[in-house]
Amino acid sequence: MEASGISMDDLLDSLRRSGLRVTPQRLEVYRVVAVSKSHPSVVEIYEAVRRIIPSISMDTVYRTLWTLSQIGLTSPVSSSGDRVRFDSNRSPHHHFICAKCGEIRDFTSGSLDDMPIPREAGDFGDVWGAHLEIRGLCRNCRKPGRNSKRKEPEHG
Amino acid sequence: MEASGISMDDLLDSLRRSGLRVTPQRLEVYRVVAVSKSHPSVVEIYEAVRRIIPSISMDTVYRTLWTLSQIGLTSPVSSSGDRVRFDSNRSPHHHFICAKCGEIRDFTSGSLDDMPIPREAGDFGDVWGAHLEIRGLCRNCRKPGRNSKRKEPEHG
DNA sequence: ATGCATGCAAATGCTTTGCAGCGTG
DNA sequence: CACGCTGCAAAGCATTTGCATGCAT
Repeated sequence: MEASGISMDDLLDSLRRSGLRVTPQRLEVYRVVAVSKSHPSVVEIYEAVRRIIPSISMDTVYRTLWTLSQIGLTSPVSSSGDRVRFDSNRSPHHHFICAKCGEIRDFTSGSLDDMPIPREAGDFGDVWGAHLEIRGLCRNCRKPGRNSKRKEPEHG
Repeated sequence: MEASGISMDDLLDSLRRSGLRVTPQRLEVYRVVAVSKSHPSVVEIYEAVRRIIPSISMDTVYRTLWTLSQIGLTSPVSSSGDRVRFDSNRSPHHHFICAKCGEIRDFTSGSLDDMPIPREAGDFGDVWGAHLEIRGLCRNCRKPGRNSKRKEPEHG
């Protein structure tokens, strides 16, 4: 897991700094999200973790994900209306969200990374990170006839 | 309602262009979201519309909001984990989201508005709009002792 | 030792869906 | 006049919660 550039040490530090306990469940849930290339849903994370810790339960996954998000290690990504999904906060990236099918695609942008955080935002509190969220119509949904409903995303 | 800069004509055009029917429910739901300064939840929108169209039902509000979102007139804003909220797409703005309490604050930024959409995003499809999403810790949650749980946001 | 974290299972609601009648185009 | 849209009520299901036990500190 160290191979993919994930630092479990950072996780340990973050947990301890926040006065939270280091448990196998937390380690594994984090690892799964961190390794994932997409935006795993809670069930997907649950399934993956279960292969390592068969006794883990759904609610622990939920609780863990919120805990990790609260200390900045993961972020809920919401396809909004769909079930919640999670992103690890390593390697900053941005989202293209299709307004029609709800699909979320990642992209990176050097020019955006250089962009300074507007000070207006800093007035609200501590800024941990930022990403651009772009709404539009994906190639698939642009095609006539492809009237993809939100609940049956034809993927793209 | 024209007073607040909302163009009902745009709504009519958009609906017709998409082959959708113009109904009082759609007009009113859109108006409520467009007028709102914050990020109304579905229930809040429902309550507001009900004052004008007492017979409207919750599911119509849901359906209408998704419909409007699919043609780009509103956007689901997800406090993620919380219930869905909606934003009208007039006047571009950005979001500061507190990782701890989930509160979403708006801000505008001239410098950001000038920022070009990275072409990487355009590869995915048609771009309708973009906004920056900043995660961090709000002033309230920064204070020690204020361990605001996600479900009981102490507001800020 | 001391409590936070976990698992289990039941509860909670938000959100969706099927269908008949109505209103828009 | 035809078909999309609405309302109603019931179903679906993602997410949360209470509690006893286990484990990290």
